[in-house]
Amino acid sequence: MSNTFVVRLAQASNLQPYEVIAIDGACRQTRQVAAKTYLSRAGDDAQSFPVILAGWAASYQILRNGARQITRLLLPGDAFYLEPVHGPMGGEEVTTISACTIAHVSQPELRSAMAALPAVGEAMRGYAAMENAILANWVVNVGRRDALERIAHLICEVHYRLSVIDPELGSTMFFPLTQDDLADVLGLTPVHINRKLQQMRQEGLITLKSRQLTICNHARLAQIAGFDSLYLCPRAAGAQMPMPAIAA
Amino acid sequence: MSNTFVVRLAQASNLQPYEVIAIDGACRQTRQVAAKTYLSRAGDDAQSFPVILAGWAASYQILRNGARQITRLLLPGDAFYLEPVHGPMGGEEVTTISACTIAHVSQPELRSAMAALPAVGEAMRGYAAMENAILANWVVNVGRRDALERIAHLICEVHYRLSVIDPELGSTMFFPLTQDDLADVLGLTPVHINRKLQQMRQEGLITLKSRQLTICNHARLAQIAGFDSLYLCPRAAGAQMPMPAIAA
DNA sequence: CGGAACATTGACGATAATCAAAGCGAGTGG
DNA sequence: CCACTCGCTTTGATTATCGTCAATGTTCCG
Repeated sequence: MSNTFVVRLAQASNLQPYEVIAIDGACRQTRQVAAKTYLSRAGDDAQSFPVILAGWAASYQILRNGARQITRLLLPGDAFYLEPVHGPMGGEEVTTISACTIAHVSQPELRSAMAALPAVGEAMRGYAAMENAILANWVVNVGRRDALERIAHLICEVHYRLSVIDPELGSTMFFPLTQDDLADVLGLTPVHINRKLQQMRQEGLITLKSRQLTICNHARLAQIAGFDSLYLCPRAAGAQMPMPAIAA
Repeated sequence: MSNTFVVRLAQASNLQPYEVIAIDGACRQTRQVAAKTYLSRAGDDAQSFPVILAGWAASYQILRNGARQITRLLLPGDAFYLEPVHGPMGGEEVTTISACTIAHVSQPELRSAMAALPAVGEAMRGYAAMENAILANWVVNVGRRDALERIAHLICEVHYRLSVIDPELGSTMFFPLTQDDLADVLGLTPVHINRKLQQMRQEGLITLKSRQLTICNHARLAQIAGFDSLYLCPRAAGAQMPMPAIAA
């Protein structure tokens, strides 16, 4: 049941889930993976790619000096290792953050589905475009926002992405990133993360304890983050997207 | 003649150019665009997407405080506005950096080509994956490298990408980014860029004057940048990729 | 109970930002 | 042909955000 992936594809391509549900048939097996497990590309069947059904994972790079930078948070519904990348720009690894349920989608069957149903190919391209947009936002985040804004933006982004998959999601959510993880996501140090988190707690923005995050003041958080929750999407206007209830 | 784009697609998907050349037929018109021109998405025919044939462009975001972050350098062979992105993660603009020659590829014809030739669809997915890899590298760059390393890495990356399109490319190249542009690419201030550039010149790493960049010591530059020019690509092993002559 | 992973605190240092001014260089117009 | 201007680069002085190092608390889990 790659349900979550279907939802993401539909969201990314602005199609209806039933137009994309063909993916579901290509889902071959599902496995449980413990937290902090290294997911090797080689280990997986090269003829399939993994989709997160539940839990969090992350793709990252390690620099020569040992520093780690997480490049992408993989939330329920996200797929990875979609296509191998050749040349010097490759080199990403993937690890689980929390325990995960991971499905494997058959590449050959997916290819057949894309050949038969144009909507499936379109959905996959839309998904890739969404990944791109998220990454571009991340560059902006890390490049031009200070520590407080970065953390706020990350929280808004994660909340938004989770709420697409789970429309019932309220202001409290599972948030398995340690402060060390946060540092590696945001390009900061754990110590600095700690201090800014405390500041955010003092200002009544969030609550974060034992992997439970509560957004206490979403309006202000989004304002600090510069996160356009009310973003008006011209092409999607009128379309019934699962717009989350994160409006002020 | 969207030649450059064909080369990039082939490189990204590890296919041969002749397998992808069908794209060429979908190229409808070509136009000249002056430097520092804003390229609006609405202005372009929604049924086509632009490809840079010559010159440099960039996609960027502007923050509320007026800061600009360039998220992607668009070099010859790069396409943009491939797919619209819905939701709060969108919001990218594109501008030219130098004067550009831009081709427009017909989306409907491309869709037909993808339906008829699986290799074309594969190439497009490979291209999207490459974009992703570049963006992920950028996140690493901005998140975990200091100013000197960032500049060095940018130069290595640009040189690599240009050399894929132009195998004849030597150590001197057209480099139209001003120091202000560089700052917006790398998430720094122009003043700081200036100082680090001088340092690099003093150390005999590069020469940069009137938009001409020369890499004087590629080995050391790549070493500082942590740029794996000798990256061994397992899946591409044996494949005759246009590997640039940037080895030490 | 004990240990490991995670969070918190403090003192200090360094990289990069900010502010402001001056220099340079290419193209323009008188 | 020479001043003039505009965009870009360079420089200096000062500030601040964030990093580093190191120690102490705390929570969770077997």
